[in-house]
Amino acid sequence: MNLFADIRSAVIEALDAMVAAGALPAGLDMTAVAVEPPRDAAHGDMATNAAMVLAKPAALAPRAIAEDLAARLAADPRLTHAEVAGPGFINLRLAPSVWQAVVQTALRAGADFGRSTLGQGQRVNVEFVSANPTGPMHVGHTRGAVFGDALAALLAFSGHDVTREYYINDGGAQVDVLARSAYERYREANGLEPEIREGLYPGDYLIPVGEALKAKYGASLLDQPESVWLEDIRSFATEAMMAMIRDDLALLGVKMDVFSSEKALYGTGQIEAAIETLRGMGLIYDGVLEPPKGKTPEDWEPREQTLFRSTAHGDDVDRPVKKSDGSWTYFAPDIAYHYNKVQRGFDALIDVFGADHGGYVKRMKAAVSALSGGRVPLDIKLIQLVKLWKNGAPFKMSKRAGTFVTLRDVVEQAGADVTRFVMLTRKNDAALDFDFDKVLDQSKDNPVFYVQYAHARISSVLRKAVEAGVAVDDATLAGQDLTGLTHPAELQLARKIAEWPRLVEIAAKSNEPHRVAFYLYELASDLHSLWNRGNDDSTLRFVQEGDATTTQAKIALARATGVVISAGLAILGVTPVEEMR
RNA sequence: GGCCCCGUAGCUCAGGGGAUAGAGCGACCGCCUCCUAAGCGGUAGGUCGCAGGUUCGAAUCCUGCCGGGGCCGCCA
Repeated sequence: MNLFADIRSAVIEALDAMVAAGALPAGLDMTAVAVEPPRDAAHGDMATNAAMVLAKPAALAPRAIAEDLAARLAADPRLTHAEVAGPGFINLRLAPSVWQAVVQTALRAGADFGRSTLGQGQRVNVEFVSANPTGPMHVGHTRGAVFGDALAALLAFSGHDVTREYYINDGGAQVDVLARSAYERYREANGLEPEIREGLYPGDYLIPVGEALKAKYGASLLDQPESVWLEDIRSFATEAMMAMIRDDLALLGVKMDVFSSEKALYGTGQIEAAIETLRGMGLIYDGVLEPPKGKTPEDWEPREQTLFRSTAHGDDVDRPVKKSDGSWTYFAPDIAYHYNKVQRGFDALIDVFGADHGGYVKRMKAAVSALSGGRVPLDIKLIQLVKLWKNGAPFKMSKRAGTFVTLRDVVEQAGADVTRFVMLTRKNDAALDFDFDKVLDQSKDNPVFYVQYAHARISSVLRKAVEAGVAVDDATLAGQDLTGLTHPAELQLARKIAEWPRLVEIAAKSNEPHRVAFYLYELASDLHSLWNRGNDDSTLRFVQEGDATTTQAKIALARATGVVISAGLAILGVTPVEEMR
């Protein structure tokens, strides 16, 4: 399915033949042999570095290896040229029939074109969002949600068994604050003046929670001490917040497989068990940390704490798991939670965190490394800030001023498709500008519409063909003779389609779904380019009046492009449009 | 002070150790009697922050420095 991998196999076979013929020594490590698209298209369709990589271990001149290898490769019917160039590259040019066959492959595979078994069914847990259940999701969570969901889809497409998981931080002090805030709204619902003291959550979103509490408890909790109502209201409010967050996620089209509760770890011995497991490895001890160098906090005083020897697994300092009063730090349940994920049998873990959690990466990796005996890799993807722009100026957010922008605000203004695509137009670790004016702009300046427009144009020619009485169902197109597709612009588009399976593999290996968005932009560009050539050269139009056979061949190419665009958009969670009028 | 991320064209950013480093925007010059011009073609624009190192080969890997951002025991 991956043409680059196919040709690489041919290169390896030719190298093996050279070994058999005594032209190369036996036992060479060929893992570094690559077949890639050259940076400069003038160099051909593909290039291999085999001669340069093998020159040293074989103790031969790169050009000597290259000449021999190129001669052998030239015998492959798929290759029209195999030439030595530069310091020892072999530039390969593929026969048009190869590219034409790719179009047919794409049409036959449909939405599965590019799907691979790379992951070999490995069970991967992608934990993302995990927003505190204390309020609605804001724009920063949105990027993490889109990223995590697209990454999960990408990994699933690449043959992994993926679990999307949300960790509910419902065990810490912040949910007590939520409960107290909700209690004030409950008092308000009963006609009393709420006291939203400093440190409580002032948001309006708790007003309906207060009313719901009144409906449930009437006036029975008024003037009662906190000890009476805290636990009940906390769980009530937390559930209400999670319901809201689920709604927010649904707006974006994100569906979690598992919600895990921090609170559920307490009182069940899971935290203790995780810590004891570490203790059994000699990684837990009581000690006093050094103060941070340079900037010692004013109130610093040495205190004995229970520490995790994370330095044994790559961290810079050991980390406390218990506060000086003996209660757990937030890190302890995190350890237990990750231990839980390891015990559930995942082969790999991925955490998607906000960039402000960058300081926890090493300790979390240390914990997973220790608790899994190094068996389970943990990759932590940090999501950088989203800077909002509106009317040409940065949009300042402030929780206190009530101007922070929620996920709902963004999706209601921009739409889920636009929001998702734009959020993936940057690497996860680069800051992203989200400009409310630009994301809705319907021009080529907006990558979302550029890609959608390409898909719409493809749908348009399909409709035109049907109007002209030409059969353009996928089965007909896939069986079509495509030998007429020989124009450079047509072959260029076919080449781009051929890159899709390889792109998916690269993106999946690096956990970088943004690569899909960039690829789709390039693919759309090649489609638009070919389309416009039809203006100057009418033989390049997809619909050829009075020539059903040629029309079908050209539309096969267009349709294959559409198949890849919709497959790519599906990974990003974006719906392809059929028309844009 | 330590750790993490970033530094690539005027701007916003791609770029898995490969050749003469790319795209979009902005600038300039062109293209609709015709499948959607919501688009396309072309020109100009670079010491890939700096200096070393590894390598046949470095924007890419390593070290040090410079600049920007983030984080740094008893908040999650």
